[in-house]
Amino acid sequence: MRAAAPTSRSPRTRRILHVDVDAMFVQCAVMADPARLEGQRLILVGGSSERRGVVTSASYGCRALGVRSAMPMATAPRLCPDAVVVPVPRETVRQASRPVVHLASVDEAYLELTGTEALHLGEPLEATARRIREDLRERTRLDVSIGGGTNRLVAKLATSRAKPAGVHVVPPGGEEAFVATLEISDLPGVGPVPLGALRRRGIATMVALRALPAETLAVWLGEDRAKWLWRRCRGMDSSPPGDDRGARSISSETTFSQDTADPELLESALLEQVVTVAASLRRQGLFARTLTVRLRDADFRDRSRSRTLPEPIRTDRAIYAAARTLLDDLRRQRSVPARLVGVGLTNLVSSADDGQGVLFGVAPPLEDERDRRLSGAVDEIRRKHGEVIGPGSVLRRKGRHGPGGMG
DNA sequence: TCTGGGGTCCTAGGACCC
DNA sequence: TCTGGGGTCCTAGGACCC
Repeated sequence: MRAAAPTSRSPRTRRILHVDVDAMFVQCAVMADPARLEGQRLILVGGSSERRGVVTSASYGCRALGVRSAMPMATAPRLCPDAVVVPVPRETVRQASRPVVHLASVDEAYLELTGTEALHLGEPLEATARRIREDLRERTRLDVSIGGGTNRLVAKLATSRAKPAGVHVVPPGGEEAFVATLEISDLPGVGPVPLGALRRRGIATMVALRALPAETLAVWLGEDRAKWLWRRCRGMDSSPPGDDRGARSISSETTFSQDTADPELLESALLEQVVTVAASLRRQGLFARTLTVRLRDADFRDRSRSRTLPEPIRTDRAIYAAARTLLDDLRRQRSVPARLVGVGLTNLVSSADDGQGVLFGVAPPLEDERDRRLSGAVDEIRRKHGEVIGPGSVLRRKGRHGPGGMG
């Protein structure tokens, strides 16, 4: 077979690989403490309160016994009594995921190899995938699985076929036949809600789903959703392989070890989340225009308040000031004990001038130079010495918001 | 002894503008 | 002087993914 020369035929057959680390958190936990954890059944638990946590990941041995991610820790260990329960080793995960291209999440990435045929001297995609797998294992000590195909969807689905520690490439033209072998629930983006809606109408298999006319699907799910699913269940996907848009949102939340209605506790938790997201915002060189405060009530009802500000902000003080009023609103609306409090930033922009335009003289700025210098200094100290400054020491600046006087 | 935390994207209604 | 139809932004909520 000749090495494929670049052709002018369009569209060119795309060559996409999806690389996914097998049980990433489990592998990292073992790396962090091999003497204790090597060869053990492991349950990784997430959350600030282990008691109220859920399963983040589990070793294949536990999965075989029915342990699934997002399962409450109240039930998971019963399925697998000999499992060792460990918290997610965040630092090891961070370190280990660094060498891997960090596109889709901490443990998966898409590689666009379209147009690299000549570079790889006509090497089949499957052989390229195997080389990458071996190379990654050597450099990171992590086992990965790789799926390949002509689009992202098929490549990702092929990865689950490849697991664990394997390679599976779907040949061009084989997309429909490959997807036909899967369950509807295997399609990413199809969760319990649409699954239930289909099931109630007697559609339980991929074959049955595909036999449906597009019009019927549109009546059931709505035009947009139907179009999307119609293409997905045929293995069609034209989304670009990777987009380098920056972060769309930054958020931090915490679940209390006990539900609380104590205003001071709520406020100090809010402050902690504000300091966390604000530092992350500045680290990424961004400003935020929209702020959201979220409460999960003791009865598991989620409520949120958000506000879009007339100008982008990035300092702890300005963000906390806005967050406080949103929290107060939420508490006034319903004052039952809270289970969780969180803060989110959206509408992220790269400059303080990217707002809607502020009318001159109408209001003092939400944050001034002094606030920004203060936040910058805190970041600098943190960078050098770690978390030595607790939240609060810098925020209790009382009084006017503006620079004081209109000049 | 229920139900984490980091995200993305979508929807639906209202305000507001043309 | 009983009323239209876009488009965009904002807010609240929710589905889903890893």
